Amino acid sequence: MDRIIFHVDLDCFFAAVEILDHPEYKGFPVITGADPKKGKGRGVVSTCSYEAREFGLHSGMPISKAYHLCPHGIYVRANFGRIKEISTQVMNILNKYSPVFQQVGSDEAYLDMSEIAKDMKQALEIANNIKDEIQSEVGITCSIGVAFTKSLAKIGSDCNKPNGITLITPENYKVILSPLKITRIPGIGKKSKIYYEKHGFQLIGDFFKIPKHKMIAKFGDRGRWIHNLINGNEERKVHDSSYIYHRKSISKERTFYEDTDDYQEIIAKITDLNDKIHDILEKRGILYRTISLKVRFKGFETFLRSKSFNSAIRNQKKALEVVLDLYQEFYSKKKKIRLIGLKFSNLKESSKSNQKKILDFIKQF
DNA sequence: TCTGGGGTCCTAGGACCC
DNA sequence: TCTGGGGTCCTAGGACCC
Repeated sequence: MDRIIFHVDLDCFFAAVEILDHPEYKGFPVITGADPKKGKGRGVVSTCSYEAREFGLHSGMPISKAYHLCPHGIYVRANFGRIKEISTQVMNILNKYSPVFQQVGSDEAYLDMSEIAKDMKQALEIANNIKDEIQSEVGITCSIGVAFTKSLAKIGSDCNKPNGITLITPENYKVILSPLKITRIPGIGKKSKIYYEKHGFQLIGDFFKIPKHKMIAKFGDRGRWIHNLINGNEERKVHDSSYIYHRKSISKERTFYEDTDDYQEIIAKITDLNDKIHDILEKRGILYRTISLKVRFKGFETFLRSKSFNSAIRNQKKALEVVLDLYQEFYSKKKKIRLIGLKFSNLKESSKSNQKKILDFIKQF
């Protein structure tokens, strides 16, 4: 029996939240992201409304370029407090429709509807209800992909944007996928696109022409993965509510307003990032075993250096010592630095925080 | 055009152990 | 004397996603 999976994707979510809070922005190009500073700003577009896309803008585009293409746009910094609030409202609605639910980021979720919808016709009705409820209760639109695997549902939610529903079934998947560019496959990005195009593959349909054994002979494990994904041969489950997510790392990085070789400024930034991360680690009762320093030079050349301890610790002073030690290698290069970043990984919950969790749990009874 | 910040996952080489 | 094979850990780099 085929499964029924929904992928719900909120339409240009960050910009939609701005428009919700400022109805007068509706119908105009709204861009969230870095401060464009009259075309001299650093950073990128985070999300933009469909009106802004008319000017060629898209997420990830340098904000300076966006400003040149669309100088009269409404440029705002993302309001993360409101984004979190609205996101929670939407996720609570979605979770009502199925207990087998998985949120991805602030604006996406998967629902396993296999036990709830008896066929595709009913699934389509439910998808419509979800869309209507989010629209009337929250005031924003979403797009939904309905399919028999997670990856196909995700591809589906992108097919009819904004505010659309796409049904992908074992009967129609080849017809729907064939004309799509290969980058619509989640996991194939810029680099893979160039690689596969060199081998003559531009559309997903080009992959359908090659039998599985030839895909494997040509591209190895990647070939097997692509073949399985586009043919709906995939078992990945939608995590249910009992699934406990353990984050694997916690990091902070900052791009300087201007590239710098000022030792004091760089040390001050490293110290600041270290302090901020330790605040979070302390609040959440997290220990780490590995510390990494990221350095990006002028021109975007990027390096990572890391050091691991034998056992998990949380020691702000020691961490700073280690990071400054890792930094020495780069200081001697005498090159201007664009970005500095710190990452803590191999995380472990401190026994104290575990004890607290157990106590909280017992208190319920 | 000139590239944010927060993450995850994968690969590959070298050290080390049995 | 001229070099096995398997496993695990650490480090560095990179692709990709939201």
